[in-house]
Amino acid sequence: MDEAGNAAGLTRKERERLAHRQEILEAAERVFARNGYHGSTVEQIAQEAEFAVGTIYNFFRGKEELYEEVLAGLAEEFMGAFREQVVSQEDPVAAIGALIELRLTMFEKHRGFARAFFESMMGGHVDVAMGLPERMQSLYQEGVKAVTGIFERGIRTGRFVDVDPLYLTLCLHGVMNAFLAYWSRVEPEESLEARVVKFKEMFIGRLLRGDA
Amino acid sequence: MDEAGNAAGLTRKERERLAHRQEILEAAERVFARNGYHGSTVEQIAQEAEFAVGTIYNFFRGKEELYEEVLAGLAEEFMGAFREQVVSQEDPVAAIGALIELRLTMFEKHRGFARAFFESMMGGHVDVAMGLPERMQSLYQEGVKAVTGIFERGIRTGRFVDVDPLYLTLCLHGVMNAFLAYWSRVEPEESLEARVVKFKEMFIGRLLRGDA
Amino acid sequence: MDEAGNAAGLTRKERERLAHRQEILEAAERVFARNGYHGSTVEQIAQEAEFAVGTIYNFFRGKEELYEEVLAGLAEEFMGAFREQVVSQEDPVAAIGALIELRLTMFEKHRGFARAFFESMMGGHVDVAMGLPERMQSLYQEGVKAVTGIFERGIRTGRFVDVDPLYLTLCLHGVMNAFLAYWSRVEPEESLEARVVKFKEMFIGRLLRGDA
Amino acid sequence: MDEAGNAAGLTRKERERLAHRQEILEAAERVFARNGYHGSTVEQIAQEAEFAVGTIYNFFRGKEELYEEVLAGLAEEFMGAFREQVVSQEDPVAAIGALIELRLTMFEKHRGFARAFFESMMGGHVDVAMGLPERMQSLYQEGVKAVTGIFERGIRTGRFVDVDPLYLTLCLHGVMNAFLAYWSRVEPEESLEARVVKFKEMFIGRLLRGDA
DNA sequence: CATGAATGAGGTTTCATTCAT
DNA sequence: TATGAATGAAACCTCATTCAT
Repeated sequence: MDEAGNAAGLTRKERERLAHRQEILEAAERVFARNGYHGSTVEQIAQEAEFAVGTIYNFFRGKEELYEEVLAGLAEEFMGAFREQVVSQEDPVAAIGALIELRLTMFEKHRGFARAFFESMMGGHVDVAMGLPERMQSLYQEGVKAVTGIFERGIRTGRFVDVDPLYLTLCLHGVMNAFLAYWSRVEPEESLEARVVKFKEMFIGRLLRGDA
Repeated sequence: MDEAGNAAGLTRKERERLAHRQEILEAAERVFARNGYHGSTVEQIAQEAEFAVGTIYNFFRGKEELYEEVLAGLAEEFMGAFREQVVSQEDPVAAIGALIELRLTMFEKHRGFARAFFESMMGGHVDVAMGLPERMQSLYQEGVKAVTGIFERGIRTGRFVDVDPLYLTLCLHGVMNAFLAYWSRVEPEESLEARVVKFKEMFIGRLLRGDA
Repeated sequence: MDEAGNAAGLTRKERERLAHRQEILEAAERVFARNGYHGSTVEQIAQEAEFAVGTIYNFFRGKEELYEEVLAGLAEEFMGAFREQVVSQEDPVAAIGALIELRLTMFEKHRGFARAFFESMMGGHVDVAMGLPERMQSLYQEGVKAVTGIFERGIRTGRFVDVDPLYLTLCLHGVMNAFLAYWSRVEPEESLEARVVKFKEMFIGRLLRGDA
Repeated sequence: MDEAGNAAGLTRKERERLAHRQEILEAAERVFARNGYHGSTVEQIAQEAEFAVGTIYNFFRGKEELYEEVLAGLAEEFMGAFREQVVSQEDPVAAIGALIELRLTMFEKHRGFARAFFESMMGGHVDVAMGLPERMQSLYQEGVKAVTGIFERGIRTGRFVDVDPLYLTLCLHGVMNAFLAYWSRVEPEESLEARVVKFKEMFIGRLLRGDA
């Protein structure tokens, strides 16, 4: 049974092709993480992936597309978890807590790629001409909108202090970035879990309306 | 007398050399601001400075040093103003207010260079191999320490809420970055002054102990 | 009887193999016609032929051989018709007329391939290292000899003006090339037939001895 | 005494730069002549010119521009002589004679480059996408128009047979090409001068009105 | 025979840096 | 010091060809 395909209806060859594509992407992530976009060469990526240069070009149109795909993969991984663990939460407080946890966990997992992540997501893109935008931007907007919505709900239900929710979103974003950047320079003393708890306390604590 | 020198005791030649050096640095800042580090060529910088390429190399060891010097110049400009306008303040609340104002003003002034600034200061250096560190890092540490000190004083004197002052420093840093990044993507509707006021209100408001 | 073969004594497999070979050659002609030798890729030819790249290499040693075979095919097609329609003619005037007609018709039929044809036949081979020669050259020589022979006969029988017949051959060749090249740049206004008639008139008219 | 410039008002550096540019062009002509456009590499050209690869790119935007410039140089050389020696002739017969002589001489001088010349000028351009056109095409048109004009005058004054002058132009062009191509394959037995005389006799002889 | 993923040599181009004037 | 032509290492990318399935 299932002689020529699997559950997804893919032939062995197709499955292998996808696997190779994935291996290349993972190798690329590691190399970009080590050297940044400009500092990485396709040759290095090929070696890391244990393929020949030409093979890379059978899967991706060039270095730029490779970079975008790595980024897109991370963004989708993030947004998937975001929708599942954050957006789904009824309670705004729990949602923000989940977001903090997710963000810190993702960072830990892809620590090395953080630089590229920062480079591209923050203020300045790696290369203005490099138009990651499109797919990326819309995901980013979706994220911002969702978080803003959570804050709004929290404010309406009287759980959060009454501050422009977009501002709150930016604050959370910025504060987390600052901490992540700090922790990527100074090896943190505490475990991930401890830091998550502490961060939640600090940020959410400051956020809650303390009236009676 | 002092026919060939000026107040600083420099000969005309020496003064001219310094002036040329400065012109090159300013040209470099503009070019880096437009194209980022990797996107800029020494040729471009030379043209912008109206010198020949070779001349650049009479003043700087190479592109990297040029970049570091630009950055160092900005950092020193910032730290100078920082010491003068922020550190000197007796009142912690006023000091934080001054810091916010300084940061926003500096950003506005060197808006274009923000990308490179972000690239290098945040999360990752432009190029791992590019050890700007040293001078930069120590200035950065000095800044962090000073701001942390201000928060400490504010907490000790009961003006600020009692939160780890290093955390507060990181928060301020991160929130400002988030807003600056936001404003560099979305053209802000309000004037610089208005934004400074608003930001102070929001951040300092949240910071002050409200008792009595 | 002859269950598995046909009139030519070929098995089905053999017939299929030949058919595939022919399909590939025809695809190759179209692709070379569109893009020239250097501008064409084996991949493109494979796609045009609806085979995989590897299959091409089961039939031909490489791109070069493929190109030579296309050329050889055209040359043979031409020479076949040449022997049949031109050489066979008793009357030199009719023979030259038939040659003109054949040349213009062939060109029209393989118009697109003309570029490659010119590239390879005229002045320079596509690639010096690409020794098509051999088969090609001998056919070319055969053609030149045959036409020269026709002119010789025409002169001996007093039908044609007395000019070195090799010269006449080159003239006819050159003039036809010039017109074909011209018509491949400037879309001709008249039909193929009209142009054939006109060209015959012009060239043969000039050729005939007009005495009494 | 002309301390910093020469008659043309160029500094020594400028003159040297021009000289180097010319050397590169000449090297390029030789290499293209040997290997054709696609068969030549910039590396080869650089070696032939005794410069580094990079230097080539300080003078020309790339291989294509280099090729176009070589071609343009030849075309201009030809057209210059054409205007001077052919167009200026009062007598149409002398003009056509001069044209034949010029064409054969130029060919002899740049014999090796003939292939590229044929490739690009005749029927098929080296590469359709390679748009030499513009400068080239207009020169070509100018040439065709001028020659057609000469034939017209010859016909009007009754010196030449009454055939469409554009046809005559194409004929002359084609016949010369055929001979040149022939002579570039088969080493000619006679000297250049002898061939010029013979060709003139043959072509012009056939052209003249023989009436009383 | 058919397939098409993998290969890697080789080509084009860029640009930081040097050095003779 | 100022100049800018020359350098050449190094990057990106293509594509003819092979080979395991």
